[in-house]
Amino acid sequence: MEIPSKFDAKGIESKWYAFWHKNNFFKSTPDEREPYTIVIPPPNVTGVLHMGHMLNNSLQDIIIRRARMRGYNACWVPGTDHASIATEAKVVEKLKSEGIEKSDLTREEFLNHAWKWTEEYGGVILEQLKKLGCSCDWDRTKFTMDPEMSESVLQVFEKLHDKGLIYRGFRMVNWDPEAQTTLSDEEVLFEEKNGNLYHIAYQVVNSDEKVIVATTRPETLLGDTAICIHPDDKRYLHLKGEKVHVPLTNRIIPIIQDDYVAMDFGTGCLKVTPAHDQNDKLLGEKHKLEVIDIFNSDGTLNENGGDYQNLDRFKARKIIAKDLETQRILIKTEAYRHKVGISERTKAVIEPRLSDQWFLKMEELARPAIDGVLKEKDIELLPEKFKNTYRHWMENIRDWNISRQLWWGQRIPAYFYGKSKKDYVVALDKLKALEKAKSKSGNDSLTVNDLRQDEDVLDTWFSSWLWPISVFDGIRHPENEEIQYYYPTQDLVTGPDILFFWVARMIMSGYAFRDKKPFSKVYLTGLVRDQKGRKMSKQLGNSPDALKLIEDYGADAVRVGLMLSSAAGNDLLFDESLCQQGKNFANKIWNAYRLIDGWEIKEDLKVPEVATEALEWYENQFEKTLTWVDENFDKYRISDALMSIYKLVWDDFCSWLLELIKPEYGQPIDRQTYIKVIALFEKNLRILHPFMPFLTEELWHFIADQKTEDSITVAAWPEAQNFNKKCINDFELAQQIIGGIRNFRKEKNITFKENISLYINTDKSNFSFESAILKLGGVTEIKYSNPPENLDGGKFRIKNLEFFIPTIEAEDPEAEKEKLTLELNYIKGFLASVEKKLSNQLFVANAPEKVIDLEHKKASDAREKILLLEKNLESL
RNA sequence: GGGCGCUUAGCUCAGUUGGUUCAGAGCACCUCGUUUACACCGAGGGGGUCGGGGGUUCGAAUCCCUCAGCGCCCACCA
Repeated sequence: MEIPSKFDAKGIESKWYAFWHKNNFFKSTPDEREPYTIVIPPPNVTGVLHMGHMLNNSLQDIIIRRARMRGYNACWVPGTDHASIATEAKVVEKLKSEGIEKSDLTREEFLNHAWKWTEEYGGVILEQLKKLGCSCDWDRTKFTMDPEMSESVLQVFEKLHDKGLIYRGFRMVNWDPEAQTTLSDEEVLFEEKNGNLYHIAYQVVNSDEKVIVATTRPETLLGDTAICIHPDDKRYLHLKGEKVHVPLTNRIIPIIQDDYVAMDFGTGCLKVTPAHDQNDKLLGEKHKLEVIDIFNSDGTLNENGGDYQNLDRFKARKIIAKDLETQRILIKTEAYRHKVGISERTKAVIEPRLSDQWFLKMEELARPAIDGVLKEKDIELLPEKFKNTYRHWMENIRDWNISRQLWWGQRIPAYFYGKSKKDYVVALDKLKALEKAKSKSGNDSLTVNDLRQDEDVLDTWFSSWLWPISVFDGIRHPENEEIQYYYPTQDLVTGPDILFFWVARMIMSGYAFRDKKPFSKVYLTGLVRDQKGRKMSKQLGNSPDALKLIEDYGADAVRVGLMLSSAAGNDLLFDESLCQQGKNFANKIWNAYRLIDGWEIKEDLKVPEVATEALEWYENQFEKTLTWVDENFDKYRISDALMSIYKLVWDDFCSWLLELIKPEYGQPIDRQTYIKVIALFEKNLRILHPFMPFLTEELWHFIADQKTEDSITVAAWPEAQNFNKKCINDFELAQQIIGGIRNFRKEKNITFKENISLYINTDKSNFSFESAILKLGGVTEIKYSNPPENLDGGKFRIKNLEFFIPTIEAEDPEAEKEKLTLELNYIKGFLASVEKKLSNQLFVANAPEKVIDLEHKKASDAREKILLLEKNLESL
């Protein structure tokens, strides 16, 4: 069969993916083997593949493929997340473009649109993962809104509510006026923004005096119910018990005192708006102040806004500032840079708002999750630096606002039946709710028509925190075979940006609902950045099209490119040239096979010594590398693991082994060597396979005797064997000598076609790889002696060995002299420093014997070399 | 404001508990090469006083202090 000289990834990727799928190589069901389980961080159902997905899914695939090859029952569970707020926002936007407002639709109608959208776009990303080569068990694909997944979520809600951990509270929450929903603290980002500090004069009642208050939000004065001063502030002591007029209104509010006020900030005088600021709310509760809410849910002013009603909050701010200025109430405006809370999703400025929401008490849930990671080391967090972040967050954890004023998501299973806020029950369906309501209220005449289900849905993360359990149906059926077998899972691979959103909460839910960790190791990848170090994002448009990369370079090449650049846990600056490097590597491997495949095999041919020796060396080198690769895998240093395989294949296998055993042009190869080389090549393919699944599968099937229905995906990962260190060291010396010869040839302009002979000033018994030196050095003969006195030629040295190569022309004595003197001076300096060290009593007394011995050896080696150089110099 | 981390060749990074042959790798770079697997290649080569300063030690890229720069996380100073 003719093999093309360039590897073309396009033709083979879909072929092999279909092959794997058809033969169920990725399918997993419980059996007698040990399981190795990974659950995918479910991407948003409407999402498309980006660089971050490529990175962490490549990692997961590498890990799971290796586990599969090592004989584990490997199970990688794929799925998608309904991403409540993100998806709802997309659907709203799409409807808008069709001229439909969400407010024109009923809940049911809207959900129909959302489901249609999900069915249309959902799963696109899963298809893209297949292009990357991801070996998920697709029969297990889950969606967080699948009926049984949702049921698990609701069961958990009920359970936590019955335990008293979920409660309804009237609290200050983060309100997103654009999405018109609350957000958890984690969904709020803080951005530093340019703003103003407005100094506003409040007129003291029955006095000429004015009190100046500094605020960044003048519009909220419409909701002011007090102004506050520090009890020790001498400037304002006389105002104790007085009242002031609220500007632009005819309200009168008290002056209160509280040591919360910082005397040195602004004017030392604070306006208190309990409805719109967390601290003001606390002050308000403490001093029993009235609460005046001035905003509508969309961020416009409500009826409490008086003349400013229906204005947007930012517009109102400008107009009010202007009106204050006109009335000379605004004393001054100074530029002020401060942090503003922004919605993670809509980027709208968050409005602190008081409302009735559902909360989950976290402290109790957090305790085992803290101990599990930090004390018992039940779960390993990698890189370790994240332990600190994790600890800090967990120890200061606050209750989780889990309700959202959205439609897309699991609707909260709470049913109201009476007039009071407290007249509600939590139940999985309406009939059960009715039972509960009847018994709670003591009113037997209640009917389902009296029940009103809470309008809100649950935070997306309230379903994803159950993911490692719910994908195996472990919530609804805690004793089922699957959950018993697959849980706890082994690894979780995800980005550090969702450490709190998701990882920490999964850990809590694992201990809470299974009494066991959800996974043993968490591997937090870095963020993918562009070459300028900026985070890749849609807005910046600096993210390459993931699918186009796969198309241009091939999935294997992209995977290699990503892995080579991603040092454990560090951010990676992505550069497309890395994919080119991956592609080059694929081509290199391809051509290595092409070379071997092209050899003519001849029976009964004697095995050349050089082949025997080279094969023996490579076998040792392979085991050495494999040992190192396994170690790196254990430490999740995937990048290092790949790099050592890269060097093994490119340098050791191609540049050394193949060059050594390659027959002369047109000559056949003996069968024995051929078989060994092929076996070693196949072994290389196996350790490459997790990184480059497509190429390795293709080449693996080229190799004779491979059954067509078999797959490298289930071939055994080689077991690392002990290796002969001496053999490797000896070969290294031979490599250096060959390097010396090549260098000599280059300097002297001796082409490789010209054969040379070589004198070495030592005994033959010191060498193991003479055959290699002969072949790759282009040497016809090695003489183990000093060269005859009058022979012309040149010298080079490696360690304490001297090599002489006879040439037609003698070395230029002056140039040689200069070279030798330079070398001599250097080695003398080196010896001096070693001797100084050795004559230092403190060093000899304190350093370990091993180190001292080494220094002695260095010294004696150096002296030997000096003698040699001096002798050479003399003879010139 | 608090906490954590980073700063080693042009770039991206290794460097295990301070101790071996003047600090390593990949890429990039330079020179040579149309040798019959691969120019998506081969051979060879150059390049860093380990951010600055101070200290501990016989010995520090490696430990301590300090300064500078960068990054991340957390936080209710209007």
